[in-house]
Amino acid sequence: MSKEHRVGIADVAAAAAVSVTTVSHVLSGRRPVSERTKAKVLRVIEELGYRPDPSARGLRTGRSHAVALVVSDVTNPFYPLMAAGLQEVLQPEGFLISVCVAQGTIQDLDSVIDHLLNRRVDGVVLASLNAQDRHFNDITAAGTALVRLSGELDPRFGDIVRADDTGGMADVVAHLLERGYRRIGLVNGDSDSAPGRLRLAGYRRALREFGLDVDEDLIVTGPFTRTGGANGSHALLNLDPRPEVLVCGNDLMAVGAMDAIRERGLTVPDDVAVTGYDDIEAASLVTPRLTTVHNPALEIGRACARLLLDRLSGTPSEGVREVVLPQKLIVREST
Amino acid sequence: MSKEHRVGIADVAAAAAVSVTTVSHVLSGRRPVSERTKAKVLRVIEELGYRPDPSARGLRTGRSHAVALVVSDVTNPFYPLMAAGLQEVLQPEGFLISVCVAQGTIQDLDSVIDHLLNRRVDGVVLASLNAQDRHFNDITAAGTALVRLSGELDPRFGDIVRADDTGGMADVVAHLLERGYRRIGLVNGDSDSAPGRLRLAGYRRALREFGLDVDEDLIVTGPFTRTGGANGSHALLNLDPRPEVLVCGNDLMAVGAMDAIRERGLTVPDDVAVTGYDDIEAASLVTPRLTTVHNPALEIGRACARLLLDRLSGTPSEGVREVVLPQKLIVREST
DNA sequence: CGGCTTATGCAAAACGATGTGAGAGGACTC
DNA sequence: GAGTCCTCTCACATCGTTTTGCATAAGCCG
Repeated sequence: MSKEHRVGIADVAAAAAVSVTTVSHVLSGRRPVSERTKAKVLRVIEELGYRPDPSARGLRTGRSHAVALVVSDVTNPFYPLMAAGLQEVLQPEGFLISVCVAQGTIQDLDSVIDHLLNRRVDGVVLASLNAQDRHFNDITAAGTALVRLSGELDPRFGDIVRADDTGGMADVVAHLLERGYRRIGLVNGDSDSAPGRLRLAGYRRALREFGLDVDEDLIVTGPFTRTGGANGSHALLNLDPRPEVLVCGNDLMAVGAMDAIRERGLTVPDDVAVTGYDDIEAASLVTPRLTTVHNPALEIGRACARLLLDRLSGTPSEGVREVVLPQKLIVREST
Repeated sequence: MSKEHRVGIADVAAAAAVSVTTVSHVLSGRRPVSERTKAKVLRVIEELGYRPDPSARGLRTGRSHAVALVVSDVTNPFYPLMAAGLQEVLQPEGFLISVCVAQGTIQDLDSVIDHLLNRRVDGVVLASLNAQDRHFNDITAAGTALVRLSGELDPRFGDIVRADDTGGMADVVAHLLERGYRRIGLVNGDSDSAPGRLRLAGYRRALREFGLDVDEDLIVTGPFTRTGGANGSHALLNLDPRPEVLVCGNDLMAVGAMDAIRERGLTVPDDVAVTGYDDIEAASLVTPRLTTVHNPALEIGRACARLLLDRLSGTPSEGVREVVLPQKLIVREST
């Protein structure tokens, strides 16, 4: 055991009495190999426990077979699900999936992206809310495939996967209008984020389709967090008359809204109703359970993976694609 | 722009009018380089935007500079925090961190580990509950560094980081005993998992230290999930007299316990008190907020990273280490 | 049976970095 | 002024694959 020699393709070739080229070809299938030798080679590979070295392969092919998922918030349970979706389709293809958190400042995101480009990842799924054009540009300029979660389609900046935020939010508001609510407050996430903008659009659209005017005083924004939701809610609850329902930009904000409502001695949904967005696990843990919109995280992850795979393996097809996944309204007790 | 030639170390050397060796040395610092040339090289690197190719480096050095975190449950918010802790110390060192989910069956874990060994990761943090000796063995046999989350210390199987589960659970039970509770049911996670065993030990220890006998009928086990908790709770609530408090193996189980209690028209904590474990975000979202034990996920992640780093960079120090992090009891309204 | 196409296998040149053994020049000692 | 050490730099072999251009064997036709 003194010679800890790692078994390489040459060892396989020697043991199978063929050339390394042949071994490589049975592995890659780039040139035909007779059934007989193919079987022999595969058996030897099995016996020796040969595993091709990804570094050597990467050096030669110029592909690292690694992709990254960049997220902006560890505490948001949406992301792990998305990561699972990615893994489901990418791992069988031999890809290594790196999950990176770019919490907080833009500098964090800068350094994460810099790190990923240093590591020569083949592709990036950018699910970070605080991403900017500069970041998209850095990634595509490095020749790295890019898939964005939500955002505006731009031919320079890679494919996009998104849930139908506008439609989903419109469904929420339409549902409320049908139930008779009229004074509908919106506690939205920052509108310099794509989901923020799209959900706001959905809110407006539903009101418009009901022939109602939008009261700008009923719209506040803040970070997509529990405290962000609480702060925004307090602002709206100070109005007179106060809103009958608080439509929130995501579930975390909705939980914050419920904090704020309770803090004032009011009850949900009798005094003020609340809706969330995303259908994270916590949405069904709180009482009353939250009416929300199910964001198909797993499917989104899968879709991102497939787009990436297409980009990486297939022809360098021009043009960017957009995949829009439907959302589903989930009515629970909070409205 | 037709020649998309990627800038390599040779280009840098040429532009700086030195040899590639010199460039390599200013980067690695393995041999002294004069201040003047060092500065010149660094400037050229900056100008050209040179990034050393990790594949080439990995091929030469035999290190991939990639580590993996293997987890067994996407929905458990403990893991993302841990991942953030890993990233915090490993990313600045240039490591790529891959998060892998081995949900469900042992085969899943097998295939995840196989995948990681194929990818030649330098180290693995195994935080998967359903890991077995075989898996530890596969990893260490491949010469890959291993850090386990919890588990029994074994000189063959790498370092261990764990929270003081036994102590934490003992604190919970002691707290309950001090409050006067006597009939204390335990809804534990499967005891073929290390946390399950350790927490059970804490439960026994606290009772023993109070001079009380352990009533085995008051102990049930099941998976560390919400439904697992609900099922176990129903079993205990069927007892006559029923337990005054349900001590749960983790927060998710505690939420399940609360489901079960409410389903029977009982209230928490007046009829039956509940405690959780881990202090996940949901623990403070539910009403009443859960008395639980804070599991220092971030610190655990950091500790794992440091152990890994030690193993990888330093001397191949023999002997395995164990890092035990203290836990903190958090008393809220559910008791 | 000779010339042709197909099927199969081989040797050798990349890929881009690291690190060793050796050489060049400068400073210091005697 | 010659010898000795340092300090710094260099050329080149090496890591384990993929892949290209050829060589050979095997099948087919006239």
